[in-house]
Amino acid sequence: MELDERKVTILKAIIKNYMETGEPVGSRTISKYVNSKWSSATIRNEMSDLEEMGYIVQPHTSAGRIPSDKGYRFYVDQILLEKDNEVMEIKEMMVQRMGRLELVLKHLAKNLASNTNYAALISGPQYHRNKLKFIQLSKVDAHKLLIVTVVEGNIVKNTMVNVEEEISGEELLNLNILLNTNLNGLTIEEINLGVISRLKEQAGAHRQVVDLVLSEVAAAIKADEDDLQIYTSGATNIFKYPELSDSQKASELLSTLEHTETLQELVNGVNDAQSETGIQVYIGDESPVQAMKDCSVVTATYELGEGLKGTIGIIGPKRMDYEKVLKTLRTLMTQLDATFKKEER
Amino acid sequence: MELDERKVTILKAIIKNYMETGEPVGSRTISKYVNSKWSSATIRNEMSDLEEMGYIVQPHTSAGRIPSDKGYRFYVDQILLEKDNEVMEIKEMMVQRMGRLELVLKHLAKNLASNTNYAALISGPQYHRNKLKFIQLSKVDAHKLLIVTVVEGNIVKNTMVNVEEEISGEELLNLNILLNTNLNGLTIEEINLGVISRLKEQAGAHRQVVDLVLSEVAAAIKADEDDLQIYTSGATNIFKYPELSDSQKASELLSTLEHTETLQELVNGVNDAQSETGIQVYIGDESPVQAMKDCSVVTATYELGEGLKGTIGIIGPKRMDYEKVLKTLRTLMTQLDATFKKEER
DNA sequence: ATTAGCACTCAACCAGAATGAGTGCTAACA
DNA sequence: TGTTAGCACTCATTCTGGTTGAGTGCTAAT
Repeated sequence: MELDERKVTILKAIIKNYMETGEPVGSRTISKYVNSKWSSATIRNEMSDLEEMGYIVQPHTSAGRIPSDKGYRFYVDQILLEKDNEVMEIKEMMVQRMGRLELVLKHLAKNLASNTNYAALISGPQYHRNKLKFIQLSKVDAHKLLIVTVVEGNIVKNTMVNVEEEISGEELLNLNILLNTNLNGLTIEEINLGVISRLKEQAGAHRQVVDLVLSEVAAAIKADEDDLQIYTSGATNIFKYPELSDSQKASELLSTLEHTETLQELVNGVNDAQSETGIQVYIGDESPVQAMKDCSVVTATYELGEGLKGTIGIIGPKRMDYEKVLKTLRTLMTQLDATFKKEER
Repeated sequence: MELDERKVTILKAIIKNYMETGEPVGSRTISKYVNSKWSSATIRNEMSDLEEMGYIVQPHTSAGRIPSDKGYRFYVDQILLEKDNEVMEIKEMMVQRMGRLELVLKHLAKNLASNTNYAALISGPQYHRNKLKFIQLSKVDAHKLLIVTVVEGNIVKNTMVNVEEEISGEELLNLNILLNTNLNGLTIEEINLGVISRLKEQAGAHRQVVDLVLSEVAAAIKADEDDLQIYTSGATNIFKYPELSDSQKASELLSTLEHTETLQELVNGVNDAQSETGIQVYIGDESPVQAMKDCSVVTATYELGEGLKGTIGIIGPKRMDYEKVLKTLRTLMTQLDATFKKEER
């Protein structure tokens, strides 16, 4: 059997209608929906075919039909083909420059969630190469040293350490010069024993301080790698969709959204399966995370330049408004790109 | 009427039993529960009295009784009096030194939630006086300047700015000295026009840079004040308590836990109403946040020295295990104090 | 003062009937 | 031959009324 034009029209009508109501849709409804060109009986015949082909299913014998995962997949693929580049007007979603990246991401997640009415997820950039760009030691107290580390991508990390011996301003200046001339441009892996012993040699009296600084820098970068920042927002939006909000499912889904490790898996999964557009749609079981098998997940990858990548995700019911979500994500990606490219100059 | 000893025994039995089961408890149950010293009929009479006095209520005519808010209040006050300082053994809750405060707090919230099976909330320290302790400008790129600001309490903030003109190392050194000698020890409010114009005068050619730096510093501190860090964890634990987990209530409560502004109100409310022990119990309507009127909220205030205070909160059903929660919080506070006192040295 | 006994209440549960949305099939029609 | 009207059938949902059982309040006996 083949998907002729009428079947496609009917399938689309079913999906559209189901997206609006969330209820199984019957033949009469569709007959009215589509300019009443065909009677309900005709529609019934076509629906029977569509069911046989696996695009729609019946929750029980005497109910209407709802789209199957295959049906949604067809629908989404159609949208993806259309590629309308019309830029959507997003309410208040302008990506403004606001201090720390962390805040931008939080803010963004919030806006995404409230714009779409689904749950939103944003992961911060993932570093892989972590080249040191700059180190600065400063004396804050008599016995407190502040270590500021800047790695490629202009990510800044601070660490505060206590030192036994007091260090004079001049000594500190020398240490700073020493550290920067020796370490700049190296990745964390490249700072091996050879480099370290050479450094210590030159440090003279303050080799313990050098030791301390190096281990703290390594620890700070490592800690950041382990604890990938992931922000979620609008998780409670799922209560707006009855098919997800019974206690059992809601609890499971919300737990998953609280559980950073699982989300990290999701993000990793996304990174493995790159599409050329950077946007990926997972319907039901296609999702890399088991707990989301009753949802759809749409993800986009954004780039901060220098190979730093992060992931944005929208999690909603299978009957989510794919068109809107896809448009929103595309627009957002463009804006992010523009912002960060400008930023970098 | 007076609360004689028998009434107290029965009231406690009712509350204990209800805390375990979550079901209304009847006279026969209590009669068996309390060494069968009294028959169910006697219990019934006493219960009738207790109801009249407002300690317990009947959800409907032919059901058992459940504690009223007043009943819980009585029970909690009893526990608070007992003041057992027995240190509880908390699984894996050792407050280890782990890099950034942010991570410690997240980690702590997670542990609290999984230890108690309620929702946990931790707010980071709140600054009020924000005295500048230290400013450091560093050149990262030809046109990129990194501003590191340390305020009292050793809180570090970073800001990256783009500058038009290139600045030499020597000039930067001078600027650093200039900024530090003029600004250290001042609060953000004390940096007024007078100070600024004096600074600019001395800055000479680079007065634009000074301008930029000042406004960025102010913005960074302000941003941090606005966006108080609050971490929640275990929000989905509320699904473990049927009386909270119907769609309606769960949705409302979870939304509230997602909504930082409301949580901030909660934290502020707590700070206003300090008890001497630093621990506060809100039962039902007593809570400063309307959405939590079906829950109980237990809060504790911790201190990081220098007057920096944060709040820890546990949110659970009214029938939460107050004894356990109170013990846990007391222990945690002790540990936190110990850790941070040691830290500071 | 305590308790046994009894009548009464009421949520929860269950079974059966009515309802109605929706289907599949068949026969008639253009 | 494709389309449609009609009809019997299915089945989730809703409503009804009856039953059960936990629990109470009252009264009378101890």
